Amino acid sequence: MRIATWNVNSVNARLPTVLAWLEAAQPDVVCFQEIKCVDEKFPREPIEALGYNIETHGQKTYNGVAILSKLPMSVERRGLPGDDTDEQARYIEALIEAPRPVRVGGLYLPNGNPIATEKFAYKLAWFERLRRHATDLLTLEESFVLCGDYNVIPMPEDAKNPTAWTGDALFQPESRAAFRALKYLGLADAHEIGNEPAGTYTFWDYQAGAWQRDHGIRIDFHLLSPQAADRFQSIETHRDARDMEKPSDHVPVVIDLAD
DNA sequence: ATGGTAGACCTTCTA
Repeated sequence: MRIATWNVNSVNARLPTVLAWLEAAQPDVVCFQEIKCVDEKFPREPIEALGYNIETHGQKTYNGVAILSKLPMSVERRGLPGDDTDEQARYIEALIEAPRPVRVGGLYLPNGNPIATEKFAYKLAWFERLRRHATDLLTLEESFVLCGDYNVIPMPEDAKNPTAWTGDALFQPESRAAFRALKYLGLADAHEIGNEPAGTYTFWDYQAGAWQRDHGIRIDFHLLSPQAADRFQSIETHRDARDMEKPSDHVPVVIDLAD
């Protein structure tokens, strides 16, 4: 089963690019982040025409996540548990139906900038809610994948110029500690078990020629439960997508699990 | 010293 994550930065602005990539990469399951539209504005027809079932958790203007699947799926939740007052659409989870099913959670973790504001507190609180939810999922002892835009630079080697990020929410010690607390519940980062080389980035800012200078960071991950890690086969980071027409500032990351 | 770009949408916010 091929499972992709991609922060598309508006699915409607990116539609031709998204369709071209789906046709070329042929993922079975795709988690989109920052679809930036309400459910009714999601471009269902052209994506369904490629053979995908679609589940969305949209929001006007900002955020918004979706799961596409060529296999049958059932939505388990829209929104992350732990705060009923949270109105931001950043999490969707589905069970992918297959002889060996996989639970897939697609997430768009808050950016958290600027760090001296409530936005950073929201980021850390969201991280803690995700950690608690992952703790609950682990008790099921099943294959699951939590993938998406984690908005965290885990280690200095995950940035071309780590010192450029010292004042940024993505590289704060608290953000990195929150990511470790999640991962060290017993999850595997596909980037690590797939032995991807240092310098495998997933995001380059639109500004200041970041792409041309390879001023990138790795912030889009697949975290795997032990049962999913046992099925892990390979990982590909689709760097070429950053050179497409009207690119997203993120590129897709794709993993293969044994069926 | 604090730019530079992109998207939604209406003027500024978010990233």
